[in-house]
Amino acid sequence: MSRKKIPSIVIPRLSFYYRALLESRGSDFISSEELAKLTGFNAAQIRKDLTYFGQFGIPSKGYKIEDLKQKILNILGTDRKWNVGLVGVGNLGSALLSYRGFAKQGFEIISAFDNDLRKIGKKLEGVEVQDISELSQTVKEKNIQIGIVAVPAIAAQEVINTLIKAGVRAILNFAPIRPQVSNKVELLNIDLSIEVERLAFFLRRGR
Amino acid sequence: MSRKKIPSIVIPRLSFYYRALLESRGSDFISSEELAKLTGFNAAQIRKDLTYFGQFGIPSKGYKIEDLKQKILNILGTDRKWNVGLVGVGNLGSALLSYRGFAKQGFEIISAFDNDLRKIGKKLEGVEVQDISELSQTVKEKNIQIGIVAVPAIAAQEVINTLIKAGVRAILNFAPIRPQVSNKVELLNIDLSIEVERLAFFLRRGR
DNA sequence: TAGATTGTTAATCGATTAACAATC
DNA sequence: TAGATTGTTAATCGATTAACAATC
Repeated sequence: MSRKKIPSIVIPRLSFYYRALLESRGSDFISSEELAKLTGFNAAQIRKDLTYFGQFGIPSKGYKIEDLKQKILNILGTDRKWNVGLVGVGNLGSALLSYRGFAKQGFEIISAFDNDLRKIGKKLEGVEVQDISELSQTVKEKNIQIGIVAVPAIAAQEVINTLIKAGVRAILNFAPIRPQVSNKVELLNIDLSIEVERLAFFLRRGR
Repeated sequence: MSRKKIPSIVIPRLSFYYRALLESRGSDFISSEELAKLTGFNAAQIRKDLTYFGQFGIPSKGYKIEDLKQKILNILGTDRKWNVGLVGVGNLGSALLSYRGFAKQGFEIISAFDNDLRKIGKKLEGVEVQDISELSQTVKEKNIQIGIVAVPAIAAQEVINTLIKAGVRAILNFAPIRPQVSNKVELLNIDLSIEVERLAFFLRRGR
């Protein structure tokens, strides 16, 4: 699509643009200025972000809302289904299993794994918990493309290695470590400890 | 402490430095170069980050590990306890209630709220679920400083308004919206939808 | 003292935004 | 055509990093 490197910070902004578009009815077109008002981002930034992926706008009119929505869906890859595997069915894992938000965007958790014998074989949200030793084979058989890691810190790196070896190229990691992965793999860390420490810093300062 | 404005990106890096320090034994001192190796950050950046808060190092020796750990704990505000209130005791909320990581860092969830009559009055992880109508009063009575919001998107802004009105100055929001708050309040959004869309983007491109 | 490493300045890099010619 | 808004260039801003004098 484009030759210039796309800064990765652009991607979440596209998601926000899309959300704003969902709520903007009443007109067929929207200008970068209007979208800026709705999202809080700068209008020039919005135009620039979009041109990384093509020329979607019409001078003097703006962007056709329906078209732009489709374009963004397509860019983000949320116009199709993705197979997700969940590793670790503790409290957090169970919450993620039942999180409707994933399925709504086409991310379907089709397999779940744990090493706790009391959990293996149980069915949660229609997904049977498998022994973690079956991870590698199942990933291949079911064409799992995204891994969600919700295991304790101590086990996370090994789980991630196994996922990658089995062919997973995108991982959402909730364990509070920074796993080592090759740059062929997209790894996103959601680290609650780090976030609450940010809050504490602010509270300590803010008075 | 310092007059220059501290870029907020520095704060999570401090958390990572601290984690690395926890694991570095064998010597009393550590150089910025060694810490850089351990964390993957640049040594100059580490030194610069630290000098926002003071001059902790000794030329030719490095940083005294124990001292630096204490300093960072103090800067982050994790050397003390914080009272946390959780709003929304669904799957995610329950997972957060039982997440040991919070308590380990001094963040204690002392109250939980929901509007579901079937949940109100129940005890989870030693915390009784209260009616959300009691939120405001309980926040004041128990001196709740941090709010965690794990309610559906539709309810989030109102819950956040109530928290702020009652005196909460730091909020961790899991609802997939960007709430409007005054700049007196620190708001961190953890938005799973946005994150999985980042993964999908990568998968779509990466081949 | 000589050697090592800090704290800090200055250069570099990359992202944001203002400005405007091109275009509908 | 005149007016509006895009796409894009150039200026600005802020964060990262290399370099080095100061210091133990």
